[in-house]
Amino acid sequence: MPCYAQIIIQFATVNEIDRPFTYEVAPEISSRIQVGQRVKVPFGRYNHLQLGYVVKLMNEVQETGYRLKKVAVLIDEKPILDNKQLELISFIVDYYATSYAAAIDVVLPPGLKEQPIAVEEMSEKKVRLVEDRIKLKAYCNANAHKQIFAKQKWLIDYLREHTDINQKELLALPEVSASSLKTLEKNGCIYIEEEKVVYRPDPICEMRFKTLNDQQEQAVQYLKALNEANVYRTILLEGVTGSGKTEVFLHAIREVLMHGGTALVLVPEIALTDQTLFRFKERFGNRVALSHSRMSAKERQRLYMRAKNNEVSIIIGPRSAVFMPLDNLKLIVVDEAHESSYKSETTPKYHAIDIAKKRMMQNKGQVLLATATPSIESYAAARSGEYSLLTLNKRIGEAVLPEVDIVDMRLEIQKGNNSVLSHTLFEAIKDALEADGQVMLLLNRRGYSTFINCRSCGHVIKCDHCDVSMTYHASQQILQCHYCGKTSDVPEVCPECGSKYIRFMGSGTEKVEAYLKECFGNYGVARMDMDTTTGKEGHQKILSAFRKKEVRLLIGTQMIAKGHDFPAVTLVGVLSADLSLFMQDFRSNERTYQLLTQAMGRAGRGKEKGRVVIQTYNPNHLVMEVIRNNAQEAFYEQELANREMLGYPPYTHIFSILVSGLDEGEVIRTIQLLSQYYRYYSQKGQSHFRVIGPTSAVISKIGDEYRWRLLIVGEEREKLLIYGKFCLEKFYNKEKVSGTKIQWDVDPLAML
DNA sequence: AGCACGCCGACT
DNA sequence: GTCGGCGTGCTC
Repeated sequence: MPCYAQIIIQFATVNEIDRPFTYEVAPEISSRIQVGQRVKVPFGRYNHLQLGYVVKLMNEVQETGYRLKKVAVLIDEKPILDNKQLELISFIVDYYATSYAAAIDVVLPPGLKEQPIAVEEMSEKKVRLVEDRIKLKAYCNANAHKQIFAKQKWLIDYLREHTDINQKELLALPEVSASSLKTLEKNGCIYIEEEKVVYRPDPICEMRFKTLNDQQEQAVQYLKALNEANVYRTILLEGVTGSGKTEVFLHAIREVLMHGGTALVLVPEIALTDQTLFRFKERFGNRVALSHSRMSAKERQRLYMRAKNNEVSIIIGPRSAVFMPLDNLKLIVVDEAHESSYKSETTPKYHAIDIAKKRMMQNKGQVLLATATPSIESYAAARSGEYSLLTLNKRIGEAVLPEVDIVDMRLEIQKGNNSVLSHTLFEAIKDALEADGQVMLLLNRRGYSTFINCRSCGHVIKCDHCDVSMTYHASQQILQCHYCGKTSDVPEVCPECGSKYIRFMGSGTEKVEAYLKECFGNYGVARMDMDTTTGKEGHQKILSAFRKKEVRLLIGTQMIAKGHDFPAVTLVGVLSADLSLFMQDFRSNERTYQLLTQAMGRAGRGKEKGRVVIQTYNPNHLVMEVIRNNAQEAFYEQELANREMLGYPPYTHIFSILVSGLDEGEVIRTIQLLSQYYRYYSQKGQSHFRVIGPTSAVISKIGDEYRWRLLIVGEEREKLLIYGKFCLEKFYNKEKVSGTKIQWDVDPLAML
C-alpha cells in the first residue's frame, strides 16, 4: 500500500512551483490511488484545494523537515494518464524546456475542469412496435377507414420490417412525421426506448481500395513489413503532387488495422480534413473519427475516451491530434509533412513530428512523413539513413508535369507595364479561360494596398501598436494591421506633414481581384484569403464554387496552394515569387522553393497539360533556377551546403529567447542582462555555443509590446538544452524581472 | 496562481 | 500615529 504520492500541481501558467510535491496518502484511499490519476490536494498557507496529477507512488519518504499534507480527493477512478503518456509528458518537459503543467495540459483534451472526464455513454432512442400484436391489429382495424391513418399505417408496416431502428433515422425518412410517431406512442402501439450505443466496428470496405501502381505497391509492402516486424522507423515518402500518396496511406492503414493496430493521420489544417475524411470513411466506416479544433470541449473529451477505450481505430486531425491516446497505435501519417503548422506557436512549442516519433518509439510503430517538398531537415535525415526514403515520382493517370515560365518583372517595368500581371501571364490567363480551363493565381498578401505612404515626406503609415505598416482594405474602406487586427480610418492628409498627396502602394489579393473582375469578370472570379473565409463553411463555399466551375479564376493567398485537387486547373500563376525570398530568415529559400513547387503541383492534374507562370524580380536566384530546371536534388544539396557553411539547422540547433514588454528600456535591460549570463557560462563550459544578439526582433513591436531576441546556437541538442535551461535558472535566481515576459523556443521555425 | 509579510507615503 | 500601496517570497 503506497503511503506517499508525488503530485504535480496544475496551474494555468508557467511558474516556479512546477515540480512534484510530496503528499501523504491516507489509508482509506491508498488502495485506490494510482499513478496518472487526478487528485485534489491542499496547497499553500491557506490549504486551498488544488488540482494535481499523481506522478509517483512511494512506500517511504526521506525526512525533509516538511510537515506533509494529505491527498484530499481522488477525482478519477481510473487514471486519466497512462504510463506512456506520463513518459511523453516528461519527454516534452525535457525536449522543449517547458513546465510539467504546460506539458500535461497539451497532452490532455482541452476544457478539462475538476470534474470526472465525460465518459457518459452515447445512447439513442430506439423505436419498437409493442409485442402485443392483437392490440396492434385492433387499433389498425379501428382506424383503417380514416384517411389520416395512412401515414401511421405506413410507419407500422415499416417497423415490422425494421426492428432495430432509432428515432433520428426514422424521422429522417420523408414518410415519417413526428406527430404520427407521437400518436402511435400515445395509443400504445409503439414504445420508444433509450438504449446504449454499442461500438461495433464497420467491416473494411475492400472493394473501395484501388489497385496500386508498382511504386505505390512497393511503398505499401515496405510499410507492411515494418509493421509486421514491430520496429520503430520514420519513413519519408517523397511523392510529387498527384502521385497517389493518399492511396498509400489507406493501404498501409488497412494493414495496420488487420494486425490489430490503430493509426493517426495528421493534416496541416482543418480545411483539408473534409476531403481526406471522405476517402477514409468510405473504406473504414465508423472506425474513423475526426479530431477538430472547432469541436466542443465535451466532444473532444468524448473522443479522447473513445480512443482510450478502443472504440475508434483511426483519428484524423491537425497537430493537436498527435496526442490522441489510441490504443496500440502503430502508425502515424503526417500529410504535407513540411507544413509549418505542425509546429505549435504556444507553449509548449512542440513539433507534431517530434511527438509522433517519440510515440512510435514507445510503441514500436512507424511515422510516415508524406510530402512533395520535404523540409531540409527531413531530407538530411533521409540522406543520412536516419529515415527511410520512399519515392513516388509518377503522376497517376494521364497527368504530366506542367510547363514552367519564369517572367522577369524588371523587363515588364522597362516595357512600361506597371500592372501586377505581366504580359505573359495576362495572355496565359486569356488562353486558359478561352480553352475552357481554370486558373489559380497566388499572391501571398491580402488586402487592397499593402502600404500607404506620403509623396511629399515619404512617411509610411504604421500601426499605432505594432511595427507593421497598415494595409488598406477597399471593401470596408479602412486600414488594418495584420498583426494585432486593429483598424483605423483612411487618413485624408499625411499624419506626419499634413500633405494631401498620399499614395496607396503595393498590391494585395483584394486589388488583384478587382482588376481581374474588370478584365475577366464574365468567367467568374473569386478570392480566397483570411478575409473571405471567416464563416464556418467559408473555405468550402469558395472551393465548391470553383470545383463546379461557377468560378473559373481564383485568386488567393497560399491557402489555395495546399493539397486541393482540381483537375480542370490548367494554369497557375504566382504573382510575386520574391515575397518570401528576402525575409531575413535562413529558411527563406526553402519556403520559397516549397511554395512554388506546391503551386506548380496544382496545375495540370487532369488530362490537359498544365502551365505555370512565375513572376519575379530575381529570375537568376538559385530557387528560380531550380524551379526552371526541375532540379530538386540540386536544390537540397546546395541548400544543405549553405546551412553547413553558415552553421544553421540541420547542422545545429537553436534556442531562441524572446523578451517582450511595454517598456522598451526594460525589455532591453532584461535581455542584455540575460545575454551576459549566456556569454559568461558559454566561456566556462567545455562545449561551444554561439550567442547571437540581442537584437530587436524582425517585428519589433506587436500590440504595444516591444520585442527583442537572443539566439543560442549549438551542435548538440541535448547539451544546448541543458545550457539553455541552466542559464535561465541562474538568471531567474539572481535577477528580478518585472514588466517583461521571457519566452523560449527550441528549434523554432519562424523568428519574427 | 494566491496569499501573507513587510517596509514606505497620505490620511484621521 | 495608522491604513494601505504592491514589491517579494513561499507553497509538500
